[in-house]
Amino acid sequence: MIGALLSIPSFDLSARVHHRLHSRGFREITDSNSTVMKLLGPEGDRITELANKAGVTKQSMGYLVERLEAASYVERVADPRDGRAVVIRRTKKGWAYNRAAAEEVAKLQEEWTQLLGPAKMKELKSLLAELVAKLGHHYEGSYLEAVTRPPGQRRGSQARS
Amino acid sequence: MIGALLSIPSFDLSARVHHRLHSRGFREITDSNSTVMKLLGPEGDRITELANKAGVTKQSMGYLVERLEAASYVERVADPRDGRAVVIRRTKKGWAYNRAAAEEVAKLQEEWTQLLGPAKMKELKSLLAELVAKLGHHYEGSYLEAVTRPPGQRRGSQARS
DNA sequence: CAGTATAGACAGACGCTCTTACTATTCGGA
DNA sequence: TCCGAATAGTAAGAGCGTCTGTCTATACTG
Repeated sequence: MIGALLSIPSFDLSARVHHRLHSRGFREITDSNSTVMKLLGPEGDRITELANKAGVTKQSMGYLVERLEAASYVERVADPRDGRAVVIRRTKKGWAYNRAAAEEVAKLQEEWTQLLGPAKMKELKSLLAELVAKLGHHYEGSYLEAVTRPPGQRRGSQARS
Repeated sequence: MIGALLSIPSFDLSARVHHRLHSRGFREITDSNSTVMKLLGPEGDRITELANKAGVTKQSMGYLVERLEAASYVERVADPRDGRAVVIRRTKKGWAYNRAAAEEVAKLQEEWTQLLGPAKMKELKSLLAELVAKLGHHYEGSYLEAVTRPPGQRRGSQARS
């Protein structure tokens, strides 16, 4: 049952990360909110862009952004290039959340590497990457690679893989 | 990003299966409903058992079962051994749904095998199975193996893997 | 038989999603 | 330049699925 073999570790990972981030004080973040925080680009995005990335309507994304704004993870900035548009950007707290999430994912991945051994772990990731590529998904970097730094800073060693 | 590498194919698979089943006429089944149909044992289960398997409250499971009953996928039968309890069992339509779901999953899995090649596919499943085992999950057979036959019938060749 | 535990239902709340409808702004062609 | 079409976003209302708290009926146990 390939479905369960994929969904069990996938669920396990996100549940554990969510739990650890909750313990670290990021209490307001729900599953849907965390998706927005993953998808939000380093320079911010418009509601419509976020809605497209997440595959939901503008209205649904508006609701999520409203919640994230109320909890001070993001802020709305008027787009100077378009009077209709609003740019959603991470606040300091939003960046702290993303860094913490990347840390916890890295820790969990290390635990999995200990369970399987480095060779098998590498092989597993390689096979999954090939499968994802052949399934034709073309996600922007923001989804396959964690966003942990504001624009203008060099992309350093971590947050890779 | 191991999370995305797992969640993308996992989501892809369930979205496609859901879409195909919808096309085949099983229109009332939502994601939560499909989870119940996966978890429900061949001889039926009580609300409380289902709630435990799914990791939700009795009340939430009661709601889902109510919907499935209204759409004729399951029926409620008084439990002769316990006057408080009710056994939830698949109807004919419920069995048809499970068989159709197993068929579609098998087709998709075949497509993936064509994409990766049989050797890599086998290796991927083996690695995932090892990971799931080492993560300490002990799901009942009903979750890792599709339920497609009423009790009393021999478990035949398909629905395996 | 009395007290406790269990199975399930009821009520209310909230999170997230959708559809329909609307306003404000921008763009593009005559 | 200006008018119509497209786009960004908001508003209102509905439905699903989840939770907590509360309740009844039945079963188990000392």
